[in-house]
Amino acid sequence: MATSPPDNSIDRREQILRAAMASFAKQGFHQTTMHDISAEAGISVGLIYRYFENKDAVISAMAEEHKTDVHQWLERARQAPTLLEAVEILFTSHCCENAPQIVSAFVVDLFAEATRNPRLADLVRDVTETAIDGLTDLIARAPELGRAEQDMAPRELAELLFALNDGMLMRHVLILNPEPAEIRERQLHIARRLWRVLFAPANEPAVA
Amino acid sequence: MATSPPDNSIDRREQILRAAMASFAKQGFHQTTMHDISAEAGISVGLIYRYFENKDAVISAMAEEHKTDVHQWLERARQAPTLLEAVEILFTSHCCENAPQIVSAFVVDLFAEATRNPRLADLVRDVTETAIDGLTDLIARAPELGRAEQDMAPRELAELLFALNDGMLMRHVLILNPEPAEIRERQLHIARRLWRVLFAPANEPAVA
DNA sequence: TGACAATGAATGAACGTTCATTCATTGTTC
DNA sequence: GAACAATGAATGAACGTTCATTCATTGTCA
Repeated sequence: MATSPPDNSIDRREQILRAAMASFAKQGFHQTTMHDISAEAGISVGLIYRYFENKDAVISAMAEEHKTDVHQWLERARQAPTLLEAVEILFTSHCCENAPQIVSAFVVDLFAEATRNPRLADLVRDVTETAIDGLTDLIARAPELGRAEQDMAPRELAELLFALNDGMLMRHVLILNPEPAEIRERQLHIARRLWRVLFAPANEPAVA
Repeated sequence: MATSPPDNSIDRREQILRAAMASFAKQGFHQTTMHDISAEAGISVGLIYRYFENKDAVISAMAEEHKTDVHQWLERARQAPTLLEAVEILFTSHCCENAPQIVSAFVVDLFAEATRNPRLADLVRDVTETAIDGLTDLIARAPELGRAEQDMAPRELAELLFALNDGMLMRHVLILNPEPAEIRERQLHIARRLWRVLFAPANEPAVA
């Protein structure tokens, strides 16, 4: 039992952020009250203020967390053996197994919020740029010589892939009774189709 | 002089909706107060309630207006002589000449709001489906026989195009000092690149 | 045409509620 | 018992909504 709780302030922060994520995804930033978050986390309101200066700080912290998430996805994609697998990783990155739309709803809200909050906009822009840069690199290094590469530069292709990914994510929040596995399959399907169109060897037009 | 003012109640509704659109795009639905809207419209708060039951009704009315906007874009695309021009129309549809990000910001907010409001979600889903159906039809009828059509059905292509369009729109809200003409050019660029990759005759790979 | 009545668009102060934030108090640990 | 973690009632500002009141315009009657 005498498990040492060395610095549980980190755990508390995480606990609050997870509760906030759930609440935000369900109700959005501005319809979520601090009481909602405290109830979701199973703690008192006041305790939140021990770990975060105010509500905005909670939102910012979540945006920061999203940034590290994206970096992790990118790292995983970088370690993929082929470009196809890298694209598959990126297209399924926000498909949580357990909670299907949480990430999608949060990201759409994040973009909406960034419209008004310049600090948040800077952060989101930074995340986006980093991700596109990373994918550009992956494409440039890839041995595959696709048909589209006659017409489009690696960066253009990377931008296109990410815009498409964001567009799919945006659509996800509309799905009525989302089946996590189903959404994952759809994303994989899109990734493979697109890979074939953009990167598959031109002389080898695969049959559907 | 005796110009009959037949029914200016329609003008008032429009005036309020335009003010609401400006306010919502600037601050989002939930950070916009009814006083903000009234100030923007140059009328009193109370007057808004003569034309709309409550704040939610204002949001719904704007969503309805967006629906008719999308239908108009689709109609214009349908009358375009070539598929390329149709795609160009769709990709530049939300590039207002005067107010660059207004539509983008509003649409992102609309999707975010649809996450929590099922009625709004139904409407947005309906708009999306209609638009995709329309474009599917255009692609199926198009005489162009592209490379991608070996791999993808018209509906898949339409879905891909719309997702990409939404993704671009999402990115627009991050642009710092948006130059309307510049955004339009970028959208046109993407539309043409994509058309070439997806629909241009396979035996005629154009040079960049 | 002039005097008066009726209308309803428009106003904005006031109300009730919600919500972020504070802080005096209580629990816990060593 | 000192130091820290946690509570949740209390506070006050902000917001959506209401409604008594104003007043320009239109209609009516002589």
